[in-house]
Amino acid sequence: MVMERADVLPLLGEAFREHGYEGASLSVITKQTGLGRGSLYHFFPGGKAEMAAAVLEDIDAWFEREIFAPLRSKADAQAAIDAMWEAVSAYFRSGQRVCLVGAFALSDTRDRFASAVNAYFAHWTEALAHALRRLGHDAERANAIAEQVVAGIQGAITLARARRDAGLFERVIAGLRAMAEK
Amino acid sequence: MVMERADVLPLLGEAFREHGYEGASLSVITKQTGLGRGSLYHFFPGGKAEMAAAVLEDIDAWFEREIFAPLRSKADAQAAIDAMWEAVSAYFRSGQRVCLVGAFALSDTRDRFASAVNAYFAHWTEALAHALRRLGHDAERANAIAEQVVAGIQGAITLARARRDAGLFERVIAGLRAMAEK
DNA sequence: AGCATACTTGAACGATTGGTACAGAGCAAG
DNA sequence: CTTGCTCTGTACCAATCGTTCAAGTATGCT
Repeated sequence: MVMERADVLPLLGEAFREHGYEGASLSVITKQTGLGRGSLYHFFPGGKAEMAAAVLEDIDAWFEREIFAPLRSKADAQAAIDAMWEAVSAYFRSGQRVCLVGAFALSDTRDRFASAVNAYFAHWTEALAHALRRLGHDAERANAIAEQVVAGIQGAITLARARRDAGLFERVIAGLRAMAEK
Repeated sequence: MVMERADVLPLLGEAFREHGYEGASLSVITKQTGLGRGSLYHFFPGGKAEMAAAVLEDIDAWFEREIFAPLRSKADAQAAIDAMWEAVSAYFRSGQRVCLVGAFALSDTRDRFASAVNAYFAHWTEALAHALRRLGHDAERANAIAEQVVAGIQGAITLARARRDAGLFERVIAGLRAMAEK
């Protein structure tokens, strides 16, 4: 089996998720990925910073493809929103899995990846607001709900992880989901 | 001027807030506090772990005194909730200042301070639910709103920091505030 | 004053950090 | 087999990590 750069990204993502940017030392990363330092620096000559940047790009691409694009362009806006909720629950494993972008945003790691962090949430909010408008909400209300929902998802992750309560995550998500309905 | 242990805790808190537990190196901490390594280990013989634990305890005590206790026992429940919103906006500086407990919850630092992290959010949720019940919400609805609100606050911090948008924080808070009304 | 205790300093410790260098393994093409 | 290229493990670097500690200064009590 050949290990390509793309195959390493999810493993890198888990390492950063679990330990944060500073906490994910190269020895942690080599353990997580099963790759030696040589291989890692072959794929990512820029070192840790390039690894994290690549992971963020990979995450953004996934969300763009699976969630944002459907929210913006799918004919059935309600179906796109429903699919978003399914994807969110699955992706974050009911709050057992952290949002890497959100975690980066809370420490000074944000400054290193400011534009990627900002873009991720900007795209999400705008795409959701777009779908909500097509659902019949007026523009102002759509924006307000979108911000509320995207923030609420991040909060649900934080709280569920803090309290180790996956049920809590699902309850908060259900509340947000109700808020977005027309 | 004499520097007491209690005076150091807020400075330590800012260091951990800004850099996270791993990122707050001893040299960062000495710079932030203006105390030498020796002094720090004099006040906190347990080293960094004890510093962080003391900060968490300090934070929990502040919230207990300023927010949780009023929510539980103040005669006017609505006034206690209003005071909570004022305190939240001021304490988190409209989302420019991170919630240390929330930040810890997102990395593996949570495991080190699991009980403090869990207790903080448990107390907050329970105290708020108690006030909401006295406001006239039935028990089930009070619990649901409380979870939604406490999560929402954390999400507002994450999003506001990610997007460097203090206005976003205030808008999300306003939405949560409306949700808690009777 | 003397003495004990509280605090501070800064150098030094071993361990680990992120990063580099490089020789060799593996493989495909000629 | 030779050549060339991608990939990988190991050894190594300077820098920094958290922690310790002997020696110092300040403070307060008798």
